[in-house]
Amino acid sequence: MIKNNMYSEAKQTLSRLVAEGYLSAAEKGELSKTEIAEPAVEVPKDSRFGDLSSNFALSMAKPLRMAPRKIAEIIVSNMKRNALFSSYSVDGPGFINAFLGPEWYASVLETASAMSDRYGYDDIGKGQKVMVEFVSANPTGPMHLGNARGGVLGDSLSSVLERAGYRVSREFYVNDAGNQVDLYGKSVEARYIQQLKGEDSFPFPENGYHGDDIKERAAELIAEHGDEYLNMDAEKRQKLMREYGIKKNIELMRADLARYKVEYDTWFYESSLHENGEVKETVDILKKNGMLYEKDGALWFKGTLFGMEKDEVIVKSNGFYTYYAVDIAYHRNKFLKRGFDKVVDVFGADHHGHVIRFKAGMQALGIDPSKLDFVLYQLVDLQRNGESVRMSKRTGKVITLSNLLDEISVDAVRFFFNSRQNESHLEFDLDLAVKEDSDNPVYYVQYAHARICTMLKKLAEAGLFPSKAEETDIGLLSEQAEKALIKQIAMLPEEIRLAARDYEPFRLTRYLVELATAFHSFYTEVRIKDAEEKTARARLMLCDVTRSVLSNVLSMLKISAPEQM
RNA sequence: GCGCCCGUAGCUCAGCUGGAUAGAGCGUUGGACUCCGACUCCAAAGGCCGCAGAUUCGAAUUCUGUCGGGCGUACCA
Repeated sequence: MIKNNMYSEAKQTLSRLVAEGYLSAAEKGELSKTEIAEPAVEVPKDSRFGDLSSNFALSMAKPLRMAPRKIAEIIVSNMKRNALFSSYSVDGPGFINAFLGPEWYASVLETASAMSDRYGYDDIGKGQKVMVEFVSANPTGPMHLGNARGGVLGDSLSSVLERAGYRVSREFYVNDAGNQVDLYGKSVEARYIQQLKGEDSFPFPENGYHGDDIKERAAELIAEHGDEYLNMDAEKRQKLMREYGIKKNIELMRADLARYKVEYDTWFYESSLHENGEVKETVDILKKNGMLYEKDGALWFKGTLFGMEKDEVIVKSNGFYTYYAVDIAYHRNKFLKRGFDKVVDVFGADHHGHVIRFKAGMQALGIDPSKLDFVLYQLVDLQRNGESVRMSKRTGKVITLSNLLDEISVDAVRFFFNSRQNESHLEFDLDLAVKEDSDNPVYYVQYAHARICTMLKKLAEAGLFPSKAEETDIGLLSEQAEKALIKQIAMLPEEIRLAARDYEPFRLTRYLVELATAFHSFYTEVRIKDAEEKTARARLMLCDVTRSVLSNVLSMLKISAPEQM
């Protein structure tokens, strides 16, 4: 057990003290005896009501048939003192509130300082193997803005899960087989011939891909091979073009993602599932399990058995597998062939239909569907000149990832795409993003870090250094702004725990802003240089711990922590 | 039609398993640098939490209905 979650510890302690206070009062006959649940403890919104609060007395009003405030007063008078808390009080309708004491503040700073970059780690993952699959864009063209959000989200989520004690593998699933890929090959072929023999020489496939990138691929092929494919057998030519284009696109995607600091452990190819027979193997098992039946010449999956609205085709009447069949085989591979304990699929919300379908597939194979989780994020609403820009990959109207990075920094993109709840629509105002000024909170957070760095440096030149955590007299840090900053530092482990539990890495960008705010307030209200030396050094130590936490979380999110700006 | 997601301040969004006077940023208004970085801070104004019921001592939060927006509902992926 990694012990660095001081808030959690204080909450548990208070919960225990309240329960014991009740039992003691019940023993003495001051309150009637009854079964009790573990008292809930939370951090009140308004710090005037203390640092921690329990609504236990309110919830006991009914069973005890007594005014909640009265119950609270009796419990508090029976509660033992504890070193973590300086005092208890009863407020409002009957909340039991506790104020954190010097010992708690000291332990926060000592822990954060001693653990340094490891501060905030948790072990709720217990070393389980978890795969996070994200982006998985079709390799039929460049990635767009939606992929950027998915990329940042999946990557940040992976980092959060690592901090929470999981062994994480990042995976990109490459759809390099099937209809869309064939169509892509034909599109390149058409452009190739058109570029050599004129626009009207060859019909462009219906529903083909119109993006400029297709023309670029064709031009590359001409540059390298001239017209040598012109008289080739069409099927063979399409295969060549397809393979060339897909390979090239994957290289481009890999490079684009790398610019965003997204690196994968595995690029998993759909085609490999066909080649090694796993798709057939999976379908055979489904058949053997009695999950399939024949109708209209196709093979159907009994999805309705698992809560799906209707059954789905697994093998088409032309003998080809549907994507659904391949998806089931792929997820079977994740669990059974590679032994992941947990799999998280990060999808755009337009894929939400996959949730029940994939889970149904797992159930039909006898795999516990609760091991498969989904993170759905709403697509990005791109705004330009105050209007939504509609995008379509097939018509070639896209803002690509690399376009985006040409305009704004990686730091801003990573921060921005990770600053909204997954299922909220994310409005991306291009005009605002392009401005690249301090409207973006990433600069606010980075400024806090830079400010501390230069201050530490400047004061060190004047011979003033931070005191060591264990030598710091915490009593010297008693200003409101100082306590608020320490409390914010103490929140990190809890934020990481919740971000991992709920798959919400955006919590950490929000946390960074709150921490920076607490620091900036502290900086404005509390002087260091002019203070008495021991106090000054204690305050510097607090600054140094703040710097360390800022840099720690920024690096976890792969956002730079500049020492000066 | 059916299913999923979202409706909170002028705008963009928080609000944890129900709790105290619903918060933040931007914007607006007014203040704060002879000072360790003003890319900062402090304060004010601004809300029938889409609407209507229900449960509860207590609802932005749970349930039902309803209106508005997005998405899905192919032998496409």
